[in-house]
Amino acid sequence: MATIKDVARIAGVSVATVSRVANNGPKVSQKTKDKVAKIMLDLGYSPNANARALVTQKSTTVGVVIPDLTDPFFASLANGVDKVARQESRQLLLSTGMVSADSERQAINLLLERRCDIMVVHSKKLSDDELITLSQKIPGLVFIDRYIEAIAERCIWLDNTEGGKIAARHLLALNHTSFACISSQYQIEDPGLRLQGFQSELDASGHQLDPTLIQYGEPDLQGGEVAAQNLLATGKPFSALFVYNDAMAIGAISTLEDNGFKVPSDISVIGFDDVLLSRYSNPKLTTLNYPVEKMAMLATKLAMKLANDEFVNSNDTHHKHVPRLVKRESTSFNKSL
Amino acid sequence: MATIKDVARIAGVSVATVSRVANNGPKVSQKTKDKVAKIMLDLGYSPNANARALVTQKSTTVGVVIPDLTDPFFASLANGVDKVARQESRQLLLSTGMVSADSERQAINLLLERRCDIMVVHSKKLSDDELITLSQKIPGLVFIDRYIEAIAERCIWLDNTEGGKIAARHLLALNHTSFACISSQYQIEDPGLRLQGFQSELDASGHQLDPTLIQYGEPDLQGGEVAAQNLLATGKPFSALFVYNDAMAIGAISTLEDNGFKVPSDISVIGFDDVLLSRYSNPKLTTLNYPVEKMAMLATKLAMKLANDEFVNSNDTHHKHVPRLVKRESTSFNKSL
DNA sequence: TTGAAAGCGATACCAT
DNA sequence: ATGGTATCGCTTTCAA
Repeated sequence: MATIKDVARIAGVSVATVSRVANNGPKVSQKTKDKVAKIMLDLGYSPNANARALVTQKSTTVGVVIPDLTDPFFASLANGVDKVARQESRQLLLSTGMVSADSERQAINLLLERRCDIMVVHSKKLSDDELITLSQKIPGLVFIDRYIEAIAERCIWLDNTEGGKIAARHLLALNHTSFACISSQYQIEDPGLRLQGFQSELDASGHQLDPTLIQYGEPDLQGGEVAAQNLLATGKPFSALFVYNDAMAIGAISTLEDNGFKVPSDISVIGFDDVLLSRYSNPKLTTLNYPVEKMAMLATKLAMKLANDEFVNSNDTHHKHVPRLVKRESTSFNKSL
Repeated sequence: MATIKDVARIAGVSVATVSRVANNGPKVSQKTKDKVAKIMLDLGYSPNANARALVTQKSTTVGVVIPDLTDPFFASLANGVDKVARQESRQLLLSTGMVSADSERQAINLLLERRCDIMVVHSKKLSDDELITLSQKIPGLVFIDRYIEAIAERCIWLDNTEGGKIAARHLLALNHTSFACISSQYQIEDPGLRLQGFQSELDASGHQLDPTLIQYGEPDLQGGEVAAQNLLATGKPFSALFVYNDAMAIGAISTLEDNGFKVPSDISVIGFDDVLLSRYSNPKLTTLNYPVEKMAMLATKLAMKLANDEFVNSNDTHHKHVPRLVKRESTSFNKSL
């Protein structure tokens, strides 16, 4: 692979000059510019980005840390980051595969070694303290889907509790009085917060949620199916079901219909996230929109400001987001009684 | 950010020694190893990957070129690459956003500048010739979802024509005699090949496909809906529908049912790709499985061999893949007549 | 407008 | 076992 020296030697100029034309630098005569450009082409010269980064101390990548790409939710997140990265002609450096605090730490470290100055991180396992320490070391570090008081200005997060409340209010407004819930057994906070918001709103309006009508499962289609079976197995009736996420909700609907319940006429079902799936399901899913992609874009811009040493007030940009109710076909007015 | 020199100075040793302990190199006394390690920790030392790459001339990333991440198909592709990249403790470098030959070229060039030695590329716009030239320059370059005779050993592709044939055979076996088709107006080859395979198999069995019963649309849910409407608008009956991809198929089903046709009892529908969606739809979609993730993993391994200068026969690994029929609920035996 | 040379942060060879 | 130093490919003063 031809280097800048090769080009210089063959063109009969100094490396400094080659560097200038490679960077469209000022003060180069059109004549030598043409001459050098031709040689670069002939040699198939490609400037070495590593060498460049080393001397300029500048990064041209944006780092992203997520569990994996198969989950559409994280794919959207990565896509949001990618969108704004591209606007700044940067490339995505992906660190995936975290299941433990160790691997999350590792993922961030790898980006750091690459001297990635802008990083959007989805971390659920690392402690608040460790994240705080890291953000002192890395100015352009931003966390998404997590809220830490002490570094609120670098957290872009969704109000899960409020989401649960909105779901409850929607169901309440539709005249429902008997509720069930499907939650996820995994992850730390989110499922708990969503459930908690749902319950608190029910309580506030004088309703109650039978504890045996709360089932937990894997946060995917099958988890939803199994949880719905467990719900049915209790023999207790319910007309409204709040599910942790869309995939589980679709699984639950499938089980309910297999057991002779019509959605939404017999049972209304509401999901969470509003991933692609919810628009493709039948009936189309009523759900709470989690604007990940938008949030990811915001997070990236925020990281860029921070890396640029701009002051950011935690209220400046929309750090806290509230999910939006998307009414589709899986919920309807309760006519019973 | 502390450098190797800082560590050396403070630890009172040479940079060579620090380098040795940083790389777990041989011949370092436990004593100095401990001493240096402690200083590295204190200083929060993080070795500069760019400097490393420069001197070792080795890359620790795998490059991927795809249009974008929102399409589940490409997310799966990227995920496949990521899986094997991780096995080799490499990170993903993502170049997205190609719509034109220019941007595809640009995407590859960026990876090249980063001295990425392994690249998995999904290119539809660049010419065969240009790709051939590129692969002479980049040993570890592999193309996925594309077949070029002259560089067959670096192409991992799906036999789209055969997929169309399999779909036709399935429908034929189910006693169908009147067919319709929804294809995509975009992209170059794939839709054409799938359709061609479908038609040729129909022809071979003495059936025919009415040209007006072939509609084209955007390759997404809405495109499928619109195309199905156009199909219905012809007023001509059909009992079996072959659709370019799953998203369109689900859109088509929704339109058919809105117009009083039951799937599969009135009309059988078969999709293509077998993305996540097809398992979540209702009825669950019969489709042709496109093993992208598996193929992406194979492609990455192949790229690694090639980069390693290992000889590869184009028959060694499975370069050509045949889609597999996945029977689910959207197709059934035709009882009419 | 052009060139010489220092230096970015690491590795690895050659000494000791 | 440890240190000195040339080197990777490039950018960027400083001179000419």
